[in-house]
Amino acid sequence: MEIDRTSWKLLKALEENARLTYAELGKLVHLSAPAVAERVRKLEESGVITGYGAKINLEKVGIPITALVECQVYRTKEREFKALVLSLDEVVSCHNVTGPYAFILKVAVRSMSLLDELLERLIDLSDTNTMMILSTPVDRKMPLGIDQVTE
Amino acid sequence: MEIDRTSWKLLKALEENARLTYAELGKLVHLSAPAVAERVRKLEESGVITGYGAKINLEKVGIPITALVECQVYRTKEREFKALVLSLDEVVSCHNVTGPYAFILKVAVRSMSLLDELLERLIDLSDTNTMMILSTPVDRKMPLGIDQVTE
DNA sequence: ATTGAAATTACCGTTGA
DNA sequence: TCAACGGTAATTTCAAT
Repeated sequence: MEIDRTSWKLLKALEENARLTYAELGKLVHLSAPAVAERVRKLEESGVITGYGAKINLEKVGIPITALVECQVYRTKEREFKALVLSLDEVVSCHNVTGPYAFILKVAVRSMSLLDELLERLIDLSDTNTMMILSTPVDRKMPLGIDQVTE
Repeated sequence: MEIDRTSWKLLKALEENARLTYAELGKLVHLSAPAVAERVRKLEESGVITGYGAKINLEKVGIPITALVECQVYRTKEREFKALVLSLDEVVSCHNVTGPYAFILKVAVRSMSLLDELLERLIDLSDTNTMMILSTPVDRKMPLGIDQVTE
């Protein structure tokens, strides 16, 4: 789909705050509310916008510990590993990447002992390297550059 | 804040789809729409829900390449590195972690040549290890377990 | 611009500390 | 007895057309 500067602005605004009304979005891009609604509808239909989600503060719900776990999966255990990862509630994200560590997980847990349990299950199928997340200075879903627009 | 099973269900539902109406949420948890609205309002006020955002498909907007970059920052360049990372549009997330690679970035770019440019800037301030993301089997914001509830 | 739906507000009843 | 929570109904606002 064709993304011009206006749609890019709409995407950035909606990524930051999905509760903006069409009228408010219209003021941002100098368009009428129905015109904005039509653009947003097209972005949704074409799969550019795949949904809307609440942003949750995990610390505030009693899940203060997040870690990145690099997993070098044993050659014969790939299938089993994938199934395990998909079944684990604590796994927040899983990236399959190039390089010796084929999988990078982000996990979120209530306590260190639960992290320990989790790692023991992963260690059966892979060599792991765990990095505790101390802080997250940046966490967006989209690069910011307006120059990235295809036009 | 106190999160019971009902609020946990609301959080999971809203994380997946923030456009659910209070009436629909109410059916999920067997509560009336205003009762749900009141719970959600409290979750927002207490900072459990920090906002609502559109989910964007980066491939569809012409940004098909994402990578994880581990950065072992030179001791004297930490401040400079942080400033650089905050200034880079292509950086989608930045985690400060334990271990020799103090920072793990996720970057999203339009082309390999832009990734190359980006890495060159990072390399001035750190030793980097880049892993291209091939696929992302899991990408949530919240662990799924209802058992994680504090009650 | 008009209609329909959803959010919001106000008000009341129940329960449990 | 009162504080917290949920229900109902009326009003307002927003989105769909």
